[in-house]
Amino acid sequence: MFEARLLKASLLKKILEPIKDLVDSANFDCSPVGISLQAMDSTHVTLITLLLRSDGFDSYNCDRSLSLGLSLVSLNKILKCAGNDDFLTIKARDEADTVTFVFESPKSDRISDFEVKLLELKNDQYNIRDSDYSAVVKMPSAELQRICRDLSIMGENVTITANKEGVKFSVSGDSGSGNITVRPTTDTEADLATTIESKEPVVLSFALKFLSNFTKATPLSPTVKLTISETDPIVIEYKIDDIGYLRFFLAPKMD
Amino acid sequence: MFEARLLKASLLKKILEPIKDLVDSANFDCSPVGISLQAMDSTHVTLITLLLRSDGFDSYNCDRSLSLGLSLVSLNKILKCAGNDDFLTIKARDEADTVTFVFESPKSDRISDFEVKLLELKNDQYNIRDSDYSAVVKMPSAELQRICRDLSIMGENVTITANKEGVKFSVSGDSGSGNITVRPTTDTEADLATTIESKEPVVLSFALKFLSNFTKATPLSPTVKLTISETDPIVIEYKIDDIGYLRFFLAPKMD
DNA sequence: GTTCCAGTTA
DNA sequence: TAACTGGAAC
Repeated sequence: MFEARLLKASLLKKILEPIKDLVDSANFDCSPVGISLQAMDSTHVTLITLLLRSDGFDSYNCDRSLSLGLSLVSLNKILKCAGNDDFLTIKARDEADTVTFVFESPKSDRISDFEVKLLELKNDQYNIRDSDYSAVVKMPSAELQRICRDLSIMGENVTITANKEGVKFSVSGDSGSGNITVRPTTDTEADLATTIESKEPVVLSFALKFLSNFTKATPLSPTVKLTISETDPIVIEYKIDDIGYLRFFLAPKMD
Repeated sequence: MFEARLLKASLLKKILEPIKDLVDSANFDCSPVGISLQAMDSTHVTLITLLLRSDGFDSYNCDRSLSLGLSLVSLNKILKCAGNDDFLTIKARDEADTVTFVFESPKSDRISDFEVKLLELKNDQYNIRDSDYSAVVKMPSAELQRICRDLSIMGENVTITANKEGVKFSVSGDSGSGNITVRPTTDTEADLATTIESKEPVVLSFALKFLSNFTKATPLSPTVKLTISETDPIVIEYKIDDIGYLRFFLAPKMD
């Protein structure tokens, strides 16, 4: 028997938002540790990983690990049926071929439950090695979102140049070119500080389309962490309050 | 080399707002005197002139005059990438076929630059003679904006009747007709005073569509000056704080 | 292309 | 606080 309860159904909504356009269906792997997900988009360009630790749930019971294969389209439809502040309980019986989502309004005057058929998805586990980063940038997530939106007006690819002094996002297109440079903030105590740990300068290009999509995760966290490495995909991480993270891996564009 | 710096990128945003819907592209003529622009709308009904004197800039360097032909659509897109309080530096090298717009956040933790390709536009210079006015009206710009908006609900043309006693804006349409009369204020020392210099009574009609568009310049100045003449287009002038003006010329409708 | 939502401004 | 505008979703 698996049963997990969240006080905010909207959290799952926010998680689905940036991934539903990239991935049709995915396994939610439930274990005593928590719920995790690994999925690649249909074009196999980006990898998405999600972790929701068991201790971050309002209650969490998982006797045996199980994989809940779900259509994200269906899941998203179901989540649209949740009220803004509804509680969410996810239930699955061992060996069952369905999972149940129960929404409760805070005043308990409205309870809905949706039972969804599980999909048999093959469980690809991707080996993610801890990359030897060239630069790690922490910055306000809204700023990254703004940068992606602004640069999108001029072109389809962004070149990220990171060194100790700052991170430069560059785009070029038919009508011209643009660069946005972010420098580390000096008041490091601020929650929204921009910080850069740079081991070595690095220059890489990425498809703005994907980055813009990732930034739909902005509501999950006020800050975002970019881990940039010459040899590995860039990692865009949104911490999720007290419970885990959502990470996006994107391979650079080769010239 | 041309380089001009404004402490408020938003000033250029406000200037673009009323002209971008009238003109697709225009030459920004840069000289030691400042930046000027003359452009007619695509239907050749209105003429727009802009002057930004060099001494109104935070810094201004212009060795040789040059014309920067810009797509106002592109320029407007770029200005959308500026932060609210960003500084703006405009740079162009002599003989270059691009111009660069540099935005700096006040704390300098974010610098963006956009390089735009210049367009080869023919440089029509329009002969604007100082018209022998029948009436010159100075009034609060917000009031003119309100009048144009209000009258637009009833018809497409406004008839302006000006004499020493006041200025009457009249509209008539299928659902009825309306008149708004503005009289000179008696406390002439007020900044927002309405004043009328009238040489002779004058009655002229104009398309409200254009007038309404011009009043998008309202954020540029608390007051607006209307120069009305029986023989020339009406001139709607918005002074721009310490740096210049934006003027709109509109030919009257003939009955 | 149309509608909905959010941010911004008056 | 309300209207408007711009951006995003369907």
